[in-house]
Amino acid sequence: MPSKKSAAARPVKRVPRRSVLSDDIYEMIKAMIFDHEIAPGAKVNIDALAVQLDVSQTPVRESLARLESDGLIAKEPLKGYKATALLSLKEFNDLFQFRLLIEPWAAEQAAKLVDNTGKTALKAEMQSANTALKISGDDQFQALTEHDARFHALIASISGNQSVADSYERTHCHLHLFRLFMANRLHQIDGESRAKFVQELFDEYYQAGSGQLAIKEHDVIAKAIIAQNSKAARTAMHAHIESSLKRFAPAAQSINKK
Amino acid sequence: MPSKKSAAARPVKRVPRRSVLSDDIYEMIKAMIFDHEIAPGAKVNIDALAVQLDVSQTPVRESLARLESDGLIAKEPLKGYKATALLSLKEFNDLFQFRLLIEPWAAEQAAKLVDNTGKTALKAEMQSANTALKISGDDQFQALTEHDARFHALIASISGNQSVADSYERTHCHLHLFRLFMANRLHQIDGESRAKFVQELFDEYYQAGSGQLAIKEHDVIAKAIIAQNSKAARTAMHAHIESSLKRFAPAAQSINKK
DNA sequence: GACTAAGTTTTCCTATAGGATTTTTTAGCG
DNA sequence: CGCTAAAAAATCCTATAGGAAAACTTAGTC
Repeated sequence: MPSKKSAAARPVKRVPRRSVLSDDIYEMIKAMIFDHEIAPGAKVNIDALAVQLDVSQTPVRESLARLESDGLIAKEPLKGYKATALLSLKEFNDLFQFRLLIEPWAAEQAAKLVDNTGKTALKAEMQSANTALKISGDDQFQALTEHDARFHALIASISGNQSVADSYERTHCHLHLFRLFMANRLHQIDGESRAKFVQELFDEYYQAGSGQLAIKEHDVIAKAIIAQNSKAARTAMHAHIESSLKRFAPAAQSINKK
Repeated sequence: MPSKKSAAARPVKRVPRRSVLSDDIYEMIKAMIFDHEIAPGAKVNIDALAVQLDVSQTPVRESLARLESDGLIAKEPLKGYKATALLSLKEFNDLFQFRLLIEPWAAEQAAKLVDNTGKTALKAEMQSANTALKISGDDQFQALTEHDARFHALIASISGNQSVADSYERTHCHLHLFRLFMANRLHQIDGESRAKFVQELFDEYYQAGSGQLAIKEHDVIAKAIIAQNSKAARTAMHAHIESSLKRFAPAAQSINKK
């Protein structure tokens, strides 16, 4: 029955669906975890999630299987999925130790291999960081966090080693989760003395005081890579991760003590 | 209706199912990839796989989603899954570079932190390696390969850093796949001159000539860790991975050139 | 020979039903 | 009142069939 088709005579530009539903659902659930709609440690009910997202169980199951591989949720056989708990203090330190093994090398390698495209990308990323510094409030926090993720991923990518880039990607999402949780805490328990304590730490990291510290460290790294000074890039990255650990450690401790 | 139950009056020790079907299927498909029942680069049809394994699509889908996260298969939206191709020469080198960043540190750390349990485990593992050397033929190849996997995983575990252990686990399965492929090649293209060339390389790595080399290197590492000599452990691990790369590199090149 | 158009196949997603296991509730006993 | 044990409910896991959308193949026309 061609009548229906001939009505639309114009060549319909087939826009292939960007991604399959399964992938969308995966991203949505991941976002829910990042947004703490699914709290750390909370049980994840497949049926409920499927109903909530208005899809069937199949794509939800696939997504949860993937998220389990990502380490973002855990599966207990015959008991269901659970969002993984926050990083313990030990895991937190382990993660930073791991980064110290990987990222200084990546920075060094990036300085050796960077081309004009890479240099342009680095400059653009630092530009966006400086723009982010001018924003205020929660938006700034988010902007800086996203910059941080992109910056480190960019260097891993320029290093040219896919194994390194992949492994950064994995560690990153946990750090991201941790930071978001910290930020969340900040807003939730306003007024308490401990909250104020955490607030100060937060300020120290991100705000005006010594706040541009992280960005400044990034800047040193970026400049070293652009200058193709590999030793300087390595040193700067090492220093950055160590001082980043120092900035976060008290907060990590405070949160885990709870 | 208690009649049915009361018949079995003895306290039935509930043996909780070892794992859910989903996990079993995951392992089976992984094994199929390792055994090259699913050839590298081949298309993976969900329906066919489900029929073949005599289960429904659901557990197959979950398994494939997990295997995708593992990097063992790739999903092309609306086109299906494909087993990933073998490591390219570059990926191969990247992987060894990555190991050089992680494992020497892990060995160093293991030497610092090892306790009696760890020492016993190391000794037992080296014992099994020496036993493996006495086997002949294909079985020896498999035994040595498995020893290698366990040995490195054990050290990563003793290092106490979960991030490091996890990341080794990921890199390992690709190396494993590569080695199995190499071994497979060896048997398939018997008689050709290139096959003979690869055979020689294989001999060099595993057989009597310089063959116990890898095991000897393992032995040096194990002894250093047991002696809690962290510097020696680090150096030995570094040397082992480098010489391991040298042993494999020509084969990697040969296979990829094909 | 190249391009359009239909048909076929493949793949993805949905829906529902039923079996298995764990947890909770309830009842009985010391 | 506290503890054990059975029944009930909830949850998870599996199985199967079928519909919708996209990609591939084939055929027809200029």
